[in-house]
Amino acid sequence: MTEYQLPKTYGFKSTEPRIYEMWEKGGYFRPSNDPNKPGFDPTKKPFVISIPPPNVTGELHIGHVMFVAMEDLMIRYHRMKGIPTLWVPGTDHAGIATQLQVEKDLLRTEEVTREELGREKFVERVWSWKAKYHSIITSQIRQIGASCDWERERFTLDDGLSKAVREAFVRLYEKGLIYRGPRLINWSPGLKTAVSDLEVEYSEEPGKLYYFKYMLAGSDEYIPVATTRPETILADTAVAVHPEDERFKKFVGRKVVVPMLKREIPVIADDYVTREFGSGALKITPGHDPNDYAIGQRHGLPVLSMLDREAKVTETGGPYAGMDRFACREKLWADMRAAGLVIKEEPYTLNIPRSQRGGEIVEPMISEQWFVKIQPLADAALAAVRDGRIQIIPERFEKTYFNWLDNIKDWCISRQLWWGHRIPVWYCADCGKQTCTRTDPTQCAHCGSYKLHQDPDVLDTWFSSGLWPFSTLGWPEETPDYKYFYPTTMMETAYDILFFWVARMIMDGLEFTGQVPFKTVYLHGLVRNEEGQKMSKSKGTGIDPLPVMEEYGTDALRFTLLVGSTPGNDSSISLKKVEGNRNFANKIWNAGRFVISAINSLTSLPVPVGKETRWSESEWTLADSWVWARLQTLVREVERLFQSYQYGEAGRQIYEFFWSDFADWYVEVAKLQLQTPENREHTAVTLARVLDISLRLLHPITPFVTEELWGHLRGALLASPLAELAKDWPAALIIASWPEPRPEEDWEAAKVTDFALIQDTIRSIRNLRAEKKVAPAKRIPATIACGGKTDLLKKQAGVIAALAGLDPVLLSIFALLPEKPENSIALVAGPVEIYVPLSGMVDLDEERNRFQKELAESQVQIDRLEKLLGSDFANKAPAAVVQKEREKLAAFHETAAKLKAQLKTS
RNA sequence: GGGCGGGUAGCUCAGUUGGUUAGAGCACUGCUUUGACAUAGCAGAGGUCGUAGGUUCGAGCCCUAUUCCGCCCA
Repeated sequence: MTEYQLPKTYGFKSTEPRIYEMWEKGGYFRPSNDPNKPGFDPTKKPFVISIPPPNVTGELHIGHVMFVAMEDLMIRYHRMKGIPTLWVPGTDHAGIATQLQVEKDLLRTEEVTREELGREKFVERVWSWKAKYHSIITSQIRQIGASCDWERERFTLDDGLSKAVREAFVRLYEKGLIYRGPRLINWSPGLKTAVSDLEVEYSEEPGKLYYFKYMLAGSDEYIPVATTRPETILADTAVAVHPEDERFKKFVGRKVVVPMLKREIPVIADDYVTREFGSGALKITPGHDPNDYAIGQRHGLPVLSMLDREAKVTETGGPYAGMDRFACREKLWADMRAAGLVIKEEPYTLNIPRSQRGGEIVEPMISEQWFVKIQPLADAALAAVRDGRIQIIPERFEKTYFNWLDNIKDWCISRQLWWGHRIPVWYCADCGKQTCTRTDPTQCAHCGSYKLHQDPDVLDTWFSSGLWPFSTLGWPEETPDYKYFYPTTMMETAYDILFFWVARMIMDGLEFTGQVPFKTVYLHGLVRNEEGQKMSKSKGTGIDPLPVMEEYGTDALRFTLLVGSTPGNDSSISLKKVEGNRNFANKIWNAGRFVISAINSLTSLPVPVGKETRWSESEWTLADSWVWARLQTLVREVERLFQSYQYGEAGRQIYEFFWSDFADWYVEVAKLQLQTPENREHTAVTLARVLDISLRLLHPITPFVTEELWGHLRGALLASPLAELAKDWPAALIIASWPEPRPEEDWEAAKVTDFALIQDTIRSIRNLRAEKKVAPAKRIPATIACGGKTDLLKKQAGVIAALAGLDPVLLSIFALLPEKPENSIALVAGPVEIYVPLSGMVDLDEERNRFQKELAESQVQIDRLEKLLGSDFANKAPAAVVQKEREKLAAFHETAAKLKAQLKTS
């Protein structure tokens, strides 16, 4: 027999890497049904997730741990159910973010800019950065325990995925859904690139509202105008007033003079103008404001640009040309003041557009960029969710999704960066036309000229991310993987990238594959710190997951994140919580040690004569049946909760069962049962079965400790007389079968009720001991009178004695007592009366007080229930609910009667 | 301006289709180093569920209004 000597505390540090290696080497992460292998069965429906690819910008943060753990849970659950699962891992090149990191790094370490280095050299540097962080990130994903198929790992700049991007671009181009042209876009002067609307964040900041005079040409009259950005005056092409504004109506059609530049521009009428805001007149700068741009379009106004790509003033700014945008603001305003054009300044809260990346102020600017005509794609994406082909969990995010897609604008996809997918368009130096092809052209498609040059820009990162669910499976090729695993099943990610990513994947999936890219979108909330703040590296409010995993173990962190969250809601994390869950892992470990030692202590005797197996149902004790019934309820609950995506609640219930029912009660009873030879084996069987199923249920949440312990359990069983139990178990828990729920059986409820009475009895004795400060080791006598429950109590006398610290020899149980034992303290637990003789501790007054207090409490309940049952409740509530209340009332009546009797005789 | 989420014990959060004494963890109090576990055990104290109405036999849960906090969109 193998002797298992397990350490007293669970050593996650040495366990986790070993277990992960065992899984990976064992090939458990690969789909059990693989279209590239013999024996493939195309009729089996797989469960597929593509990972939200982490950026190769840096190391993982706690948000990554969240989604990796959540997806791993889903994958492990389905794998254990025997469903072929595929979880495709990968990483994202993250254009702007990565380029920015490398630029910063170069500047810091070598004091060189990317321009000094040149495009080719710079891109080489980014690739080596990518190599470094890619390896860090993938090892971290392994550390979290992700059971993804590493053999199918992808990167957005891989050849295959680049081919997908090329195909997607060319298709849209050929369909006329991609166009290039000058439009008002968001320009990031520091990064010197355009960014999309989504990449701009607005922040409320204190600023000023500047009032000044727009002089009418050849007149002393003026229109007062207010602006938050005076420097844009230089590119004004009109002043607008409300058509019905009595103050300014008369000026419509006349000209006003642009301050300092002396350009004449028209006064126009447009009902976009809010008469109550500012001065009631609006300067129009179509080149630098989206609303002004729209007005400009309506009125056919010229569009002037007064800023260049570095946000310096252009020739349009006349004397201010070459100045920085903010310096120009100061200077121009000072000059206007000198010229007597300034009216006043007011403090004003501005809504400043800032770059999601650098945080610098973004300038709306006219620029020649590539766009996707988004409306047709958006319409299809809306329909897919509206008609239920895609389900979003929690449902409320569907509204957000609809609202965004209903108001979507064309997507600016070109970026003036060097890191990314180059735009596959060539310009002809001879005829000036564009050539857009799947393979690099050498000749102009229009005039045949060889003088071609490729567009220098790259595509927005999200252009490639949008293809992720199918590009990772081989699209545009009709690979076996693509045919079998696409559409994927589940898109699990954080709600903050619903627009950036999820919506775009849906649009792209429908456009390019004609199918939804996934059937369900599950959105989790953001992980905040203890104070509920959003974690931020720059503010130092983040929790780095790696040291946490080093200190408390991966399972503890996973459990904290998974069980501490509800779908779609933010959650907070604290080290205290992780510590508590580390303790839970240790609890599991030690309960396991106990079970295994119980198995090991079994001696190998032959099956008793006349019996088919070593144990039979008739031998099961109340505790055995009770824990089994509780476990079955748990299995049903976990299944229901998993099916409705309530993973956190499922985890809480498993925790509760394992700690409070199994460890605190059943294990304690089992210790007693193991002492009697005839009970030993079936007790070990119950311990083993309950532990086995508990470990299976916990495995998706805390994979490491469960796998490790289950291995020991299996080993111990196979080496024991109970080898039969584990004979069908596979080599590893990761592929063990999921506990299937079964309907509740007749006997379950009664066993649960009976055991509850035993628990109440034990608790009331323990309570008394604690109150009277009886030494824990001291065994005390007791006499119990329990009427109709006498058989039950007599059978459980051993359990009661052991768990309540009674002396079994001095425990007597009767249906009725002719008279109350002398010098005893009496306790009432429902139908059970307990007398504990505590010589010298019986205080009759105290006793009476306690009885009176308890009686009063019972009476309150009796009154409440009688009132309830006398009301409409009895007629209108469901019969089962009413019956439940009737039973409660009866129990209180019984307790009250016992208490009254006690009061009479004391 | 439109939309969404939240306000439950000192703290962080759960709470099924409404079912009648509202739960957990941490923190707190007392006792215990007992042969699975002190990363533990036993016992205990602690909230009327933001506020005001309403629906219902019954509301933490549904409806209306209101207040505070957070987020998203414009």
